[in-house]
Amino acid sequence: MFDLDVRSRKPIYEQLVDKLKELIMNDVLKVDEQLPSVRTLAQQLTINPNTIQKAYRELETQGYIYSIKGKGSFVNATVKSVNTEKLEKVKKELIRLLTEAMYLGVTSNELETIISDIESSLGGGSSID
Amino acid sequence: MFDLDVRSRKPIYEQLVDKLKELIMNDVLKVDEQLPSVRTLAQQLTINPNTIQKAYRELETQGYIYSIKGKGSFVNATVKSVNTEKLEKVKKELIRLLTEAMYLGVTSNELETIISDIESSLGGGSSID
DNA sequence: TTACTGTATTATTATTATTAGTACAGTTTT
DNA sequence: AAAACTGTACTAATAATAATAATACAGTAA
Repeated sequence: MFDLDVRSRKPIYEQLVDKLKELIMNDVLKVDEQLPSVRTLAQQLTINPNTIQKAYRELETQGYIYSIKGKGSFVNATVKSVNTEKLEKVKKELIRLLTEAMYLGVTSNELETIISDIESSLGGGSSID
Repeated sequence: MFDLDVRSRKPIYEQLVDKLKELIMNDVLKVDEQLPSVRTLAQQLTINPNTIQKAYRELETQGYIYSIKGKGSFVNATVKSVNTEKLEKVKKELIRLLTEAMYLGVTSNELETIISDIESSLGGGSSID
């Protein structure tokens, strides 16, 4: 279910955050559905429970899930209010354009620079950097 | 001339690589023009010369510059063969689309995931990761 | 009570970018 | 020839941080 790259520059917990967001947004994990417990998921992925907890905490901060001590962590309903349809269109267009750009020689580093520029110009609130 | 972010996840030397590529591609640094020496630039940016050297070595590996011991480092002509006009158009379109995507809630992490996906599907030869 | 949940804390390990210092080789200028 | 530049190479130390390890505590459910 999760394919993590331990040697990526992106920390494992952030990869987890991204992956879980994706699962939530694609309704693989449905609203109010319980996520695997920190210990269970840690065992499945053979990584430390603290790393899972860090990801869950981040997801909760960003409003994607809510956690109840003793019960578990669950998918939050509020985030689903985003216009997912339009978002999907943009994503597809984005993939097309990114592909073209990279064929033209734009490197991923340059793209990340562009992204971080845009991010800071937007106020930079949503990233966890 | 250079604005480096020492607390970025992206290492300083990679930021330098990106910045210098940009200057080369935009003809701010022209073909066969000499780049500042590793020691000079290090002093200007108040960072270690080794960091500059690492960036220069990377740029040389990627064919953007060539270095001659005792003389200096210079902009390579070969990389300028790219269709810069079309590239600029794509970049502008990209910025517009990326901005829209991030307004819709796509995080930079998600974008980087998309990029790395595309990168590996293209064969992934150009990145320095 | 037992066995789950989330949460918190401290210490340790591992990785990696960066710095620091030094040395050597080649070029240019005086 | 000498001085002052260039790039290059190498080792060691430092700093930052992700991840692990090991507990402990608190709430829930069987």
